[in-house]
Amino acid sequence: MSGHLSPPRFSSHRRFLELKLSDLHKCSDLGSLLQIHSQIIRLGLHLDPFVAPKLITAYSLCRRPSAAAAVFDLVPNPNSHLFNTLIRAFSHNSLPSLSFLALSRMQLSAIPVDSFTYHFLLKSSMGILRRLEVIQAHIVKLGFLSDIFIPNTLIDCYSKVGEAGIIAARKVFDEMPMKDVVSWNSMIAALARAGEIWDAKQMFDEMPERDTVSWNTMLDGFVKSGEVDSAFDLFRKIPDRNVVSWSTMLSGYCKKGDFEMARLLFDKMPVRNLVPWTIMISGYAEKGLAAEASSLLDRMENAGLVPDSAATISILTACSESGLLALGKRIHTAAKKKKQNLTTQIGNALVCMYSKCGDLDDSWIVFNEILVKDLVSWNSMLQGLAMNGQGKRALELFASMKEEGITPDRVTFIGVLCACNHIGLIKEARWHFASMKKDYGIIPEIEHYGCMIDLLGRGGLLMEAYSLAKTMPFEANAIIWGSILNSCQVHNNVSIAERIVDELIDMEGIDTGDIAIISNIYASAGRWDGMAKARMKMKDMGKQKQAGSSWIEIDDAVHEFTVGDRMHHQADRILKMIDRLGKHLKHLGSAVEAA
DNA sequence: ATAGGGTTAG
Repeated sequence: MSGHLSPPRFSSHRRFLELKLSDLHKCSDLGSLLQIHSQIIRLGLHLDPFVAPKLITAYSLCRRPSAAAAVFDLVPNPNSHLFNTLIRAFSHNSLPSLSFLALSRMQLSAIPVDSFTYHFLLKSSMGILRRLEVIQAHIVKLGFLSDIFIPNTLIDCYSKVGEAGIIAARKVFDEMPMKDVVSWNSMIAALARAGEIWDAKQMFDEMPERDTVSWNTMLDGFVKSGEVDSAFDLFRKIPDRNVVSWSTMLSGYCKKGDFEMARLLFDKMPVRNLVPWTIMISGYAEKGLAAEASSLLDRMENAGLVPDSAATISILTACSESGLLALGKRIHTAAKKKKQNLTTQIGNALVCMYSKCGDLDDSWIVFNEILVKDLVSWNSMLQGLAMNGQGKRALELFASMKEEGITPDRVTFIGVLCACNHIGLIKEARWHFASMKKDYGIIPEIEHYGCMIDLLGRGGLLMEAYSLAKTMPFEANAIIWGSILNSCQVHNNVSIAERIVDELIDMEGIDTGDIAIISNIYASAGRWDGMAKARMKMKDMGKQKQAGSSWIEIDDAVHEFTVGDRMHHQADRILKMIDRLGKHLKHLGSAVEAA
C-alpha cells in the first residue's frame, strides 16, 4: 500500500487542527465544534491562552453559553481577555445577570477590567436604561470614555431604550471631545430610530465626512419613517452604493407595495446576496402575492442560493401574515433538507406560520420537534390552538407549560383568555384575568381587556361588557366597540347597541360594517324606522372606508371574501352552506339550553 | 505570528 507516502499520523492531525484553529471562533455548527473540541483536548490545547477564548466564542456562536462557561472554568488563572470573552458569550446569549456575575468574579480575583469589559457589559444591558446609567458612571470614573469605542457603544445602547434614552445618547454625543464617523453614524441612527427623521437629516448634512454607512443609515431612516420618495432622492445621490443601499431601497418599495419599482431596482442591482432575495420574496409573500413570491424563490434556488436562518424566518413570518401555506411549507421542506437540528427560532416561526394558516396538525408536529422550547414557542402554540377553536387543548397546554416551569407573560395570557373565549368559559377567564396580576405581577393591557370584553359580550353579559369597556384604564377602540356590537346582534340587544353606535360616532370610528350590524339589530327587533335611518347613513358614507376581507388558500388558489360580496364563482353554494351551518349551530344551541 | 470592541439591509 502507499502508507509510506503519508506523513506521520500525529503531524497530519496537527496540521488539520491548525487549519481549523485559525477559524475556530467563527465555527457556528455545534457538531463540528464538538469534534474539534475533542481533538483540542486530546492535544492538551484547551488551556492555551489563544485557544480557550476561541472555544468560548465558538460555543457562544452555537448558542451554548453553559458549554462556554465550562471551558472557562477549566482555565486555572483566567486573564482579562478570557473574562471579557466570557462576558461577551453571556451578552450574546441574553444572560445579562451572568455577565454581571462574571464582573464580580473579576473584581473578587483582582483581575483588571478594561474598556472591553465595559463594552460587553453595555451590550448585555441593551434596553435597560437604569443599568446603562450605572455602567456609564463606572466608565466615567475609570476613564474609559477616552476610548472612542465606548461612547460610540453608549450612543447605540442608549438609543435603543426609547424616549429617555435618546436624550442620554445625545448628551454622550455632545460631550465627546473627538468624534469619528461612527459616532456621527450612530447618532443619526439614534435620531432616526426615535422618529426624529429631519433632525437626523440635519445632522447628516452637518457631519464633516460621510462614508457609505452614513448614507445607508440616512436612507434606512427615511425608509423606516415611510418617506420612500425622500429615500429615493437620497439613494440617487449616494456616491458608492453597495448591496446594503440597494436592499434598503428595495425594502422601502416592498413595504409600500410598489412592486414595480422594487422589481425594477432588484433586476438592476449589480450584486445580489441572500438579503435582497429575501426582501423581495417576503415582500411579495407579505402582500399575499403567492405566485410572484414562489417564482422568485425558484429563481433564487436556480441561482444556487440556499435560504439561511434569517431568510427562512423572514419568509415564514411573511407567510404567516398573509396565510400563504403552500409557500410556508416549501420553506419548511427546504429547511429540513439542510439536515440541521430545528433551532428554537425557526421552530417558533414554523409553529406561528402553520397556526396562522390554520394547519394545526403541522403546527403541533413542529412544536414537538423543537428540542429547546422557549417562552415564544409555548406562546405561539398556545395562541395557535386558541385561535383555531381548540380552547380546551390550549388550556391543557397552558397547564403543561407551567408544569415545565415556564413563567407565563402578557402574551401567554392573551392566548389563555382567547382560549376561554372560544369555549365560552367566563368563570375561568375571570379567574385567569385576576391571577395574571395577583400571581405573576402582569398588569392587564388593552388586549387583555379586549379579550374579556369580547368574552362577556359573547356570553350575553352585554351590560358588564359595556361597563368594563367604559371603566378600564384604556380608551376603548373601534375593534372593542365592534365586538360588543356584534354580540348585541347575537343577543338582540337594541339599547346597548345604540349606546355603542354613539360611542363609535363620537370617536369617528364607525364604518359601514357597524352600520350594517345596527341595521340588522333594528330589523330583527322590528324597528323599521331605525333600520331605514341606518341604511341611509350607510349610503351616505359610501365606500369611504375599505372593507376588511378574509381569504383562504386551497390547492394553491387564493379565495378572497369581503362583507356582502357575491363575487366568488361558487358564492351560491357557499352562502347555502353558511346558512345550513347557522341553522345547525342554532339547533345545537337550543339543544344545549334545553339540557 | 496567534485573541475581545462601535454605525447600515432580510
